[in-house]
Amino acid sequence: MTGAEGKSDSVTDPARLDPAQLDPAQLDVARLDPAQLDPAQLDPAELDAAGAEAELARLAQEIAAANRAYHQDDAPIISDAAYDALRQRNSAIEARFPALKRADSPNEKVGDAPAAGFGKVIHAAPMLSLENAFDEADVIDFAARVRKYLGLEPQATLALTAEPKIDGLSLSLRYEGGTLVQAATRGDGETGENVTDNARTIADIPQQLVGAPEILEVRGEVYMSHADFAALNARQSAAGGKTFANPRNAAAGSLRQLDAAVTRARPLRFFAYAWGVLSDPLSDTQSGSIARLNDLGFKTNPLTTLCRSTDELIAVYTAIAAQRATLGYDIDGVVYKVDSLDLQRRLGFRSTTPRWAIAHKFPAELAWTELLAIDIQVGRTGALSPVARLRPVTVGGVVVSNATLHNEDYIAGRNATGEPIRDGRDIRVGDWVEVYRAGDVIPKIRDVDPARRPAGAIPFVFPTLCPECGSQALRDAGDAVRRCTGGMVCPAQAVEKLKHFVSRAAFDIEGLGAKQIEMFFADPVLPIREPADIFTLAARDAAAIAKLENRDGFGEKSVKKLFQAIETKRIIQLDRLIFALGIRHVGESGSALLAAHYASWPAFEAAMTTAQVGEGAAWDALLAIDGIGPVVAASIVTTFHQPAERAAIDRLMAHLQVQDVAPRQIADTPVAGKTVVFTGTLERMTRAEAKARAEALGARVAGSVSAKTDLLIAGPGAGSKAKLAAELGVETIDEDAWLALIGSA
DNA sequence: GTGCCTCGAGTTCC
DNA sequence: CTCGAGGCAC
Repeated sequence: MTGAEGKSDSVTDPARLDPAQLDPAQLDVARLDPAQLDPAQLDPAELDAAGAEAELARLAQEIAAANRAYHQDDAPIISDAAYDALRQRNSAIEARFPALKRADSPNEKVGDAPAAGFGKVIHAAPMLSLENAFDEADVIDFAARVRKYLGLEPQATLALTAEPKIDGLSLSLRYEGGTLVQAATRGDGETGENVTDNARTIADIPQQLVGAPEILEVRGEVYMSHADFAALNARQSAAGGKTFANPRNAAAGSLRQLDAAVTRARPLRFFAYAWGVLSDPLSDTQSGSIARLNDLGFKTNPLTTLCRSTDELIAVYTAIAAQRATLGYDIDGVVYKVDSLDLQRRLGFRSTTPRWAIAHKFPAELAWTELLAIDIQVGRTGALSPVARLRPVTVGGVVVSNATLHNEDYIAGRNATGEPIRDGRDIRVGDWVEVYRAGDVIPKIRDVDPARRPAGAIPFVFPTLCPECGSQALRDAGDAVRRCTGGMVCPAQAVEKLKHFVSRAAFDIEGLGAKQIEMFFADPVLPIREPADIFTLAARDAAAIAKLENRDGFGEKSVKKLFQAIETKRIIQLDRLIFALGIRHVGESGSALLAAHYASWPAFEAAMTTAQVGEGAAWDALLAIDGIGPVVAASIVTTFHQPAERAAIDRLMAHLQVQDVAPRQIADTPVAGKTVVFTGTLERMTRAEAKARAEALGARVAGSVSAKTDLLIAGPGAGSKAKLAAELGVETIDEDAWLALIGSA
């Protein structure tokens, strides 16, 4: 439990410590009634506004001091439990007096709890994933998109690098003053695990660099060679240990050892291929930067090649594919990157992938096996999903026994628009089917062999009744999925909704995962059938004769921990709460939009209660939110008007204190919050690029001039828009003035 | 109306 | 990770 006992782990942020990992003995006092820590402190409920304001100021100061001591001085001044109590008290007061929430509120930095084992590391620059190309057409598309975005002349050369995509796990290494100070896994891209001790045991990773930038984050792939993998497995099986399915699993398993001595004994290797934050650029090109990393002492892949055309990219792909079997390590494709870092910067990023790179994947490994059965699963929204049960078969180093069959049409041999797939061949129980792993992860069925179809195999009949509750399962016209209409009556939907409620982006209750939800849902003594039941669990347990701590899999300690974890989530952020409700079409980002717009639960709840689908001011206000359309809006409003759903929400709310969301941070740029329009020919950048830049600076980019327009950027050839802007008195500037305004950096 | 782009939902194995 | 579909710009 890194850092949990207050040990000095310079990386674990105390703000991110998991309360459930703290010593329960300390917690009882600290958590259940923070005010008792100091009798002079009033319960948050008894504070008046002035008292609350002063108290928030004091807490902000104390928490900041504790953070400083922990981080900078490496000498904690208070126990983790006491620290936690301070934060808890701060949250409670903020929840009661949202208007008093300070700009420097310690809660602005609260994040997710870390998994047990390694400390968490927030990547200074996120570790992104790559878009995939599966054939030459995708590669040509990619190159064309890049050229279009940059506005390159047809005859202009676009240089790109091509390098093998190593099949291992990515790692980010941070060097300060030339010394390796931290190694972190990718994690979800935002937050990874601190594996510094283990990374130090890898020979390919230098501990010291000479002539490196002051701050340098090197990114690359940890992998294991085929020879080392075979030897390791031989050693493991000789010692009676378990063997690994493939080199990637072996590399991942070895790097994530809690005991660095074990990692040291594992023959891991490392190729550097990218970088994160750095204090000085390594070069002005991708290829130059890689060469520089090589000079600094990193292994870089020798097959990395600089190309000047799509044809050259494909040629390199073909050459690397031909060498694949003799490389001595696993690769799963070839990565192409725009060579000029200036162009990379101009291209920028979409939400999770850079626009300047793509991974050209090798064809997926395939395997034939027998389809034993088709089961139907019922999801949170009632969707009936067919799952193939397969005779276990090895595909790409992993044994697969289940695969998704998508939907009714997919089994029947049609796509969503009714056109035939697999030449119209349907899939039947007993068939031989071809399995692959999409993106090397998700098992799917690609084809079926009609020649091996057993006599008497009958077409699969997709159920029209829910297999879990017997309700009608209907399919809307134009919809690909069939849905159970049972709603809250359907046990499968109820369980899935509960799993969603406790999931990571929702209430994120430690110790109450999918498995525990299944168990509690079926529990005769202490059932959890709806979200409100979670918050009455401890009280019901106290009153019960058959107590939780006497069950299999639960002890006194784990029960206490669980109740503690539930207790802390009685205070919940508005966006998490909205997401947790599990309203169809309302996911993480929609919830954030709604929370930011309505700011408080009472405001949101009142608006949804008042609103009528398709009419009225409340409905119009909902639709006016950027990103909320009629389908999403109708889904929310309908949910709030269903008596059963509504009652369940009200029962839940009786147990919660909702933290209002802070008003959206307005970026500190000259164009933040402004609506701008581009017109005419832009000479220094393309339209798409200008738009992305403006949006990154907090501006809204519109297509046409109206009274709401704040600024028109007019290039040569501007016509009607410039005229209209003049009539409306909208400020109009040229491209150079615009670049000057935004500081072109 | 069409064509991006992004989000939501469902899914597997370790 | 991928597909389908919603939202929105053109």
